[in-house]
Amino acid sequence: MEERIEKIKQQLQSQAYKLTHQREATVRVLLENEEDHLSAEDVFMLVKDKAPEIGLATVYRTLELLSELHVVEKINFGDGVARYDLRNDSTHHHHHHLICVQCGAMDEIMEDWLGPLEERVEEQFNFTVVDHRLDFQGICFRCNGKTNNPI
Amino acid sequence: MEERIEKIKQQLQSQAYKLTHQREATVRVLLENEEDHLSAEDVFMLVKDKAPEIGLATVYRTLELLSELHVVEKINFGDGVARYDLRNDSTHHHHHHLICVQCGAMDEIMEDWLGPLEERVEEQFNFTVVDHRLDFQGICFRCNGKTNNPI
DNA sequence: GTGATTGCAAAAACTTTGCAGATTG
DNA sequence: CAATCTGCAAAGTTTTTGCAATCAC
Repeated sequence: MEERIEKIKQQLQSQAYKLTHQREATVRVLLENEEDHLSAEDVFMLVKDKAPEIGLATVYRTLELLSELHVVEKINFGDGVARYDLRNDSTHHHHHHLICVQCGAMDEIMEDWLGPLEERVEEQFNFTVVDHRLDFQGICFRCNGKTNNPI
Repeated sequence: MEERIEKIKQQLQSQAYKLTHQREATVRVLLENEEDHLSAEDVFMLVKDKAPEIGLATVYRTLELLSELHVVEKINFGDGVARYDLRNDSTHHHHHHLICVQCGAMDEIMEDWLGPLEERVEEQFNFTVVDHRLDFQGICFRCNGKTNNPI
């Protein structure tokens, strides 16, 4: 935990970015809520516990910066809000999403199934993959359990 | 072309939705620009040629409706604008995207590579897939051609 | 006819920007 | 110190909503 913060700090400093209280607090919130997909507003509310003076604009600016540094990934589920995921750089590419169209739940597949497809993209299209994203929409196991659902 | 319009008309009518001039014009625009990923604003501008009196709000409402009927798919490339793709229901699931992080180009893979993965999702997670989305981000063949790119 | 649908304008939701003052290295 | 960074408030974007008038069936 502390070592991950240290690493991100160094990443910032190596690019001559300053390490402000607000930035550190934001990074800590992201680390503490790694499994979630926080919106800027979510992050804002959580950061306020650690740095009550912070403004929403700063949160946006920090998330944008972390995104440029590839510390977080900005993702979008189509609900009109950007969400920010910490990049797990040990695996680099991480998980996929199962989004339930019935109850709105979002589960994750914590594996990367796309290795073979990435190779195929590189060969077939001469496209150098940097990142990917895979979401499935459908009916989750909970809703499937409740009733037979003829979409 | 006309037959596809006919089909969508029936789809609307079967759910007791009325077939207004504006809705038909919107559907025509979507059919005529099937390869593009139009935003609501794009659609609005194009529809105005056919139905000058239309308002932007109606375009949004129509696209939302078509989305519910699974006639179009609402997608989001993370640029803050929702885009709408006609669903090609012969294949049901259609294409994937190659988004170039260098030049911003967006190419498409006009095949569906996810059949096997969908089966896996259904079995392993008891998740009934209705739709999916797969995007790759990276360096496209054009940018790859110009220079060796160490991301 | 009657309920669904529309256009308009106003509001909402999310994000970005300008600027003076505070802070970091 | 100098340049970066922040908070605030204001502005920008995109999308949604309220409502009276209109339209499709």
